[in-house]
Parts: sequence; C-alpha cells; structure tokens
Amino acid sequence: MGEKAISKKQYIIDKATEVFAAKGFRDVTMKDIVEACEISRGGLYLYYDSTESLFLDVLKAQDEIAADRSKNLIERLHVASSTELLLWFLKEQKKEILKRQNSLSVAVYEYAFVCRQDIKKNSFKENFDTAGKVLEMILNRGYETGEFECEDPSELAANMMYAIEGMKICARTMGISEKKVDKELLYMMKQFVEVEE
Amino acid sequence: MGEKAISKKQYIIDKATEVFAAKGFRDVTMKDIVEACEISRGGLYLYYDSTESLFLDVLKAQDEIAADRSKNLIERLHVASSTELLLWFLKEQKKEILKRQNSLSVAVYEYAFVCRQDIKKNSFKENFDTAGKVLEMILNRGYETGEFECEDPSELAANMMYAIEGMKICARTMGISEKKVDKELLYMMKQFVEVEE
Amino acid sequence: MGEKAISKKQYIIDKATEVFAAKGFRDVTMKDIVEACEISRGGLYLYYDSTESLFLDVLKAQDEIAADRSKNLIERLHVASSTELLLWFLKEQKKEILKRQNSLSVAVYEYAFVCRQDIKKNSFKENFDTAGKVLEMILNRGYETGEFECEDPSELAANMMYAIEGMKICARTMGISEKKVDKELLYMMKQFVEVEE
Amino acid sequence: MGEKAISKKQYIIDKATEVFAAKGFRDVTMKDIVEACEISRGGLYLYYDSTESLFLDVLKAQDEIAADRSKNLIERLHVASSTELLLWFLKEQKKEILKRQNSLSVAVYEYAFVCRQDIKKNSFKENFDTAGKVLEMILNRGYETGEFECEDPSELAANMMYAIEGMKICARTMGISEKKVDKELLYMMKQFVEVEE
DNA sequence: AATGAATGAGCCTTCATTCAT
DNA sequence: TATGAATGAAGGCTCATTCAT
Repeated sequence: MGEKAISKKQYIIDKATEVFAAKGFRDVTMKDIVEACEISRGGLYLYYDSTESLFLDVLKAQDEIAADRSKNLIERLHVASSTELLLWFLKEQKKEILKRQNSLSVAVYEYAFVCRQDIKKNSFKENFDTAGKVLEMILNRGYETGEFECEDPSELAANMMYAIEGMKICARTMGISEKKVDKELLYMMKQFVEVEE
Repeated sequence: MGEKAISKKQYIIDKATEVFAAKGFRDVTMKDIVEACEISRGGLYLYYDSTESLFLDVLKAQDEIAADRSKNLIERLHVASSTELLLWFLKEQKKEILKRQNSLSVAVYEYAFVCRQDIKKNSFKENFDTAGKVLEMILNRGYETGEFECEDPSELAANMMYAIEGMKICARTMGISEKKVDKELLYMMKQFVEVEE
Repeated sequence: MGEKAISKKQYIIDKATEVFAAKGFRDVTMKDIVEACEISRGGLYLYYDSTESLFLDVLKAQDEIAADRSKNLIERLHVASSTELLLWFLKEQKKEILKRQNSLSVAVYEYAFVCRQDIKKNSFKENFDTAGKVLEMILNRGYETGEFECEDPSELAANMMYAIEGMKICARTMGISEKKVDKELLYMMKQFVEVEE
Repeated sequence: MGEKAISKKQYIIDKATEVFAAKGFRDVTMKDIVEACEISRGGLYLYYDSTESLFLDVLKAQDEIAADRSKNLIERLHVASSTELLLWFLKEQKKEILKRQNSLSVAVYEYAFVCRQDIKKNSFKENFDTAGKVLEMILNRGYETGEFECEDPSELAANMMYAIEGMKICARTMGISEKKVDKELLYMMKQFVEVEE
C-alpha cells in the first residue's frame, strides 16, 4: 500500500469515526460511510469490506490517541501533585461519562456485544486496562507521597474503574445527572483523600 | 382477549425470552421468534407487531420476577442477619455478572441504546433502582444493628451498585474472571464489615 | 336460507354499502367489512366469500332503490309539467355529480375496471340505462306537449347522459366547481327549452 | 444522474407504460415492473421507490407526447379548414374512446381516485384542459370563418369534452359500440355544422 | 350458525456485495 | 485505483381464507 493509500485510509477512518460516534455500531451501513466520505461504494470496498473491519481500525486509532494521552500524563507524574493528577483524571472520566452525544462509547459497547471473543481481547480490554493502569499509577504515587491513605492502591483502582464504567453505562441506558456523578466521584475520593468541598 | 390468547401470549413471551437471551435485541427478527414459537408469521403478528413491542413484554415479565424476588428478600429482613442478607445479595449479583450466556442483559443494554427515552425511564431504570433500594435496605439495617460500619449507607449503596453494573458490562464486553469478581466484591465488603475469608 | 339469514344478509349489505361508499372498492378488505358489521371473520364467510360477491349484492340493492325512484317519477309523469320533471331530474344528477364523499360511484368505477365483462353487462349498464330511459321519457313527453323543442329526444337524452357521466368522472378525478356544473346543465337545457335564469 | 441512467430510466418508463396500460394502476406491483423490465428488485429501486412515483413519470412522458400532438395541430390551424380539423380531432377522440385494451386511461382513472389532490391538479387536469383548449380553438376559428354556427364556442367545447369523457368512461365500464360512438359524435356535430353523412 | 385464532402466499424494502467500465 | 449501477438474499408486513370449537 502506497503512501497515498495510507492517507486515504486515514481519511476514511476519520470520517467513519464521526459516523460511528453519531449512530453507534449497529446502525451504520456501508452506505453511511460512503456518503460521509463522499467516495464510491466500490472505492470503499478497496479499503474495507465490512463495517466491522473499518470499526476495528477506528478503534485502533482511538487506542493510539488514548495511549498518547496516558504518556502525557505519566510524564507529568513528577511535576504535579498526585491530588492534582487525580482531579484531572476524574474530570476526564466525568467528561466521558456525561458526553452522551457523539461519543464512540455506545458503538464500542454495541460492537463488543456482537464481535468475536478474540477480537475483544485484543482491541477492547486494552482501553479499559490502560485507564486503570494510569489511575493505579496516580494512586500508588499518592500513597508513596502520603497524600492518599489507602491500603491497596491496586484494588482501589479496580474498584474505582468498575464504578466509573458502571456510571458510563448507566448514563447511556437510563440517564444520570451531573450532580449524581459529582456526588459519586466525591464519595470515592473521600475514601482515601481529604477533600475540601 | 380471551384466556386462551393470554396463555398463547405468555407462551410467545417465554419463547421470545430465550431468543433475546441468546441473540440480544438487535439481531432478533420476527422470523426468529416465529421459528422459536413454531407458529406462522401472521400468527405472531396477531399478538405483536414488532420485536420491540414483544421485548417490552418480555421485560415486563422479567420485572415481575425481579419484584417477587425483592419481596421475598424484604420479608426475610427480620429473620436473618444483615450480613447473611448482604452475602445473599452479592451472591445473586455475582451470578448475574457471570451469567454470560442466556442472559437478557445484553438485550437490555442494546435496547436501551436505541429505544425512546421515555420507555427507558419506565421499564429500565426501575430494575436498577429496585436492586439499589434492596441493597440500601440491607445496609441501613446492618448500620442500625451495628453489624456494618458505614457513614452513609445510601451513598455506599449507590457506589456498590455502580461498581456491580461496571463489572456486569465488563463481563459482557471484555470478559472477567470469577476470581476478579470475588476479589472486587470482597474489597467492597471490607470497607464496612469484618470479613473472614 | 331462512328468513333470519336473509335479514342478516341485508344487515351486512347495509353496513358494507357504507364501507364501499367511504373507501371505494379496491381498498376494502374483508376485515373492513367484518369490523363494520361487528361480526366474526368466519361469520362473514358464511354469507360472502369475497368483497366482490358482496359488492355485487350491494349494487343489486342500489339498483332496486334506483328502480323504485324511476317508478315514482314515471307515476308523476302526468301530474307535473315536463319542465318541472326535467328540472327535478337534473337536480338529482347535479347532486350525484357533486356528492364526492360517501358516494358509491367511485367504488362502482373501480369495480367496473377490474370485473369480468359479463358481470358488467348485467349489473352495471342497467343503472346508466335506467337513468337514460327516464330522461328520454321526460324529453319525449315535453316534445309531445310542445314544451321542448328537440328533433330527436332519444339522441338528445343519450348526449345529455354522456355529458353528465363526463362531469361525474371529472368531479372525481380533477374536481369540478358547482358553478361549472350549473353552467353546463343550463347550456344543455337551452338547446331545447326556454330557460328563465 | 448520467446519460446512461437517463436512458435506463426511459427504458423503465417505456416498459412500465405497457404494464400500466395492461393492468391499470392499482394492480401493478413493483414485482410486475421488475419482471417487465427484466431487472432486479433492487435495481428498480435505484430509480423509483413506488409504483406511484413511476406512474407519475409515465404520465409526464404521456403529457409530452400529447403536447407535441397539440402543437402539430395548432400549426395546421391555418392550412386546413376548421371542418377538416374538427373531423381529425373527433377521429382522435373516437380512437381514444374505443381503444380499450392497452390504454393508460384506466390507470389514470384509478390513480386519480387514490392520489393526493394537489398532484391531480398538476398532472391530470392538464390533459383534459389541453384537449379542451384545442377543441375550443378549432371551434372559434370555424365560427370566425363562418364554417360553424354556434353561439358560444367556449361552452360548446366544454359540453363536447364532457360528453366525450362520458363516452370514454362508459366504454371502459360497460362497453360501447363503435356505432353508438359514431352516432353520438355525429349528433354533436350536427348542432353547429352541416354534415353530409 | 358463529367464532376468531391460525395459516402462508405475496408484496414491500433495504443493504452488503459484485463487476463492467 | 475508482466508479456506481446492478444483484438478490433477507426481513417486514398484510390479507384472503380455513378450521377446530
């Protein structure tokens, strides 16, 4: 594949990302993609032969973006206080929880429900684990510096990640108010850090 | 609608429940239902004119089952220790988290992603809230009897419910081991009750 | 068929007449009839096994009504002036031309387009011919009494009937104003009788 | 739409015209069209998404043909006698009245019964009015040249058009003999022009 | 006579996928 | 590479008609 083909592929991925964010995974047809990209049906098939294969590349691109973010955060680990980092992390999570429109998360959930198990392992778990590891790092450091008071940062991180994931799905299936999210995040923090409200 | 029609409807609901549990919501066609029920296409349309209307009745039937369970539990509130009840509750949740095949939960998630907002409110939130209230009741009682040591049973219940929901969705999207579930449930309990492992 | 059955049949015909008048012929289903009659599907089939056979009986009933009307008119032939009778006749026709809602005429047209040729002959032409004969009678008598000035009452009657039929179909396909109908009817009359406007 | 698509569309219109002429409007299904065109179901939907939209294009094509004919006639207005033109006009009408098979007129009637009022106005009335105007032109000119003896060419034209329309519908609903048509047309002419039989 | 649940043929419509250009 | 017309399988839905009760 030449350079040109690569940039064309990237173009398709970018456009498709918007489509999946707007419509989820199941409702997206090849026609939707074709129209969003303003290319021909046959043209799309030169690069992707199903919405699934395209979505996998969309996910991969998202993974890279997420990985970049983590790297940025990790670099900041030593120039900011753990509390600052934690607040930043939770703020990001809150944003993701409440960002109901134009978020890929519904597409991701939908895809996870139908896709082959082995693919889930590769492309999916990673995202969740990466965030978990970042949180764990923050907690560990806070524990070391004495900012946080927790017995087992690893288990705490897991617990928090599950609760955050729970809020995310609740937001998308039954709605959740910003106030409730704040309350819950605050509750979690109080378990291991002094919070001035 | 006569008695016969009601039992036929119940028959369809039962068969459909299996289908939805096996295939989720989006993949189920009227044809699937027809075949599962071994009736004619037109015959099904006498009772339901879409998979959605049928699914709503399936949910309603599930709600009733869940309501019965809660009632049973509440009746036991005063004959069992709070710790016993809590263990029972978490065992049930664990079962639901790990029951990956033949569970309606994926169908419910999928449906929640596409359905009209007002229906979510009615038929969906309820399920989550009911479980939350049961847990809150148990925690409250444990707090009163001194079995549990928690400051705010209500917020604790919310936190636990979100984490449980998070595990549920993780189990369905990326897999989760029984060991991990046990670990997480144990972690949650340790926060407010002495546990002998 | 017993007396009871006859009256039941008449009941069905009456209800069906309303349905055909409201929906034309093609759009009427056995279900429509069943609902209008508030009887069971099977019950209807005891009497009629298609909308066509039912419609034929509806037409027959209409024919009888029309025949009665003609008889009444013919009896009046000698007690009213021809001009009076002509005016009455045209007034009736005008009513029929403009009565766009709840008229059987669309159903009749629709049926005529699809039905077997031999049936048309029997049940259909009659209606048109009966009206033509009545008009001819009136014209003849007016000619005899010197009220009308026409060379060939028979041909005049045919001409008028065609023009009236033309207005009827135009009213149903493209609309026609009452003013236009009046103008046209007046034009026809002026050809053979003095009209004071 | 490229040139190719236009000619394909024209091809479909041509085949569909035959189908509508043979079966009327209501009985025609997308399947009928597909089979007549020998294309795939999906292929037809590329061009038309209902028998109605297709029929409207069929009508449009017919309108153009009719418009061409009128233009030809009008050009002949000054090179032929009005009597000649009138005879030509009536001959055309007679042809249309008696052409019972493979005529679109039944489809047009049927369509008019079910279509939205505003469409009738546009595509339907026109046909009738165009013919009426042509007739009026002929009559007017015959009046001016002294060939015809009529007081009000406009009203005469209207009267004749209604009678012709009446014959057309009678031909399709109850049958009409050629002899009768001739007799009626002759009768109409005699009212304003000397006819040698 | 009467009921109404049940059947299945038949039409409508969409969409992934192919292929000649 | 790129196009977009064409295909046909698959699912949705309706309705005349039957039949056990």
